Amino acid sequence: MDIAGVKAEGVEWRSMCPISSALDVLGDKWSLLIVRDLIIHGPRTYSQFLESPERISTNILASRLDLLTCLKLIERVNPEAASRNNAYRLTEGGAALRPVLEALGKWAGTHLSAGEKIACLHRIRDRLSGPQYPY
Amino acid sequence: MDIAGVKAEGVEWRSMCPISSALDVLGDKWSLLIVRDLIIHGPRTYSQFLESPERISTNILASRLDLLTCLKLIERVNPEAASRNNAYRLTEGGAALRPVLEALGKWAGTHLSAGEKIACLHRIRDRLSGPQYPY
DNA sequence: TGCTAAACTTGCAAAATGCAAGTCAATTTT
DNA sequence: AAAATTGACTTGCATTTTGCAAGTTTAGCA
Repeated sequence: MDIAGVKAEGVEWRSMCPISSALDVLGDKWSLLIVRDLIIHGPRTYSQFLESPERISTNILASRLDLLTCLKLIERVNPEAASRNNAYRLTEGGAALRPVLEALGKWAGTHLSAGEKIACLHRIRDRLSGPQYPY
Repeated sequence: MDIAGVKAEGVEWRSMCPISSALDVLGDKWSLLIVRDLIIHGPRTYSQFLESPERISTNILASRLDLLTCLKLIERVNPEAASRNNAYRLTEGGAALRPVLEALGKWAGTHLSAGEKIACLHRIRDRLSGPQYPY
């Protein structure tokens, strides 16, 4: 059965593993940063998200806000009002991601701060087109 | 200064935020699944990774093993030997990701198990080409 | 010495991302 | 009350990443 052209059944997680399912939803470079901003700053508008130092682009921000809203991890502060100046905030489910971000931040602080590792970020791209870094 | 064509300076994290840096490195759908497999099963070979239920493709697996090795989050069990049957295992830095995966798994178990949310996975793709799901 | 299979590579189509510009409606300003 | 402004998105297109199928290479075995 389809709803507005979207298959409502036959939609699948990659596996039944909860970690895998979490990554199906949040496994990208932007979604958790939006959650981070909401944890740090509280309710936040579209243009405030754009001010974060990572400089997300407008179309990606819109698609992620859309997805997180759909997942009920965020919601509008004023559900009835127009979108202008109508901030987003975390729902209970979104706020429950705090321990994940704390663990991730703690890990990065202790295991990722060494500057030597930074060059590795080019690794994947280099594989495709350029010379190899000699490790 | 360049090393083998890779700029060793001028490489940058998106920001100084540790969460952002963690996502620069691990923010995709596959890297943390490799770490998960190593936590669950212990040392694991290339072909064993391919058997995981999420069905990673060979080129992506190779690039991620390469990246994680470069970041010193994983290593070969026998660094001197040839690659055949030479499993990968977690380093201390990689094993330190366990709390992240535990938090993520716990969150998904409690906040992502409801079947109703599954259709949201099509959200982003639908934005680009198809009709909208009526939420 | 030849065969098998594990560990990758390569090529190419499809999808996601990033950037710049454009749209649209709600305020503000004049 | 008309015009200008601004916030919240869309759209178009080039670039990058992903996914799939097939091919290559080399260690270890028969």
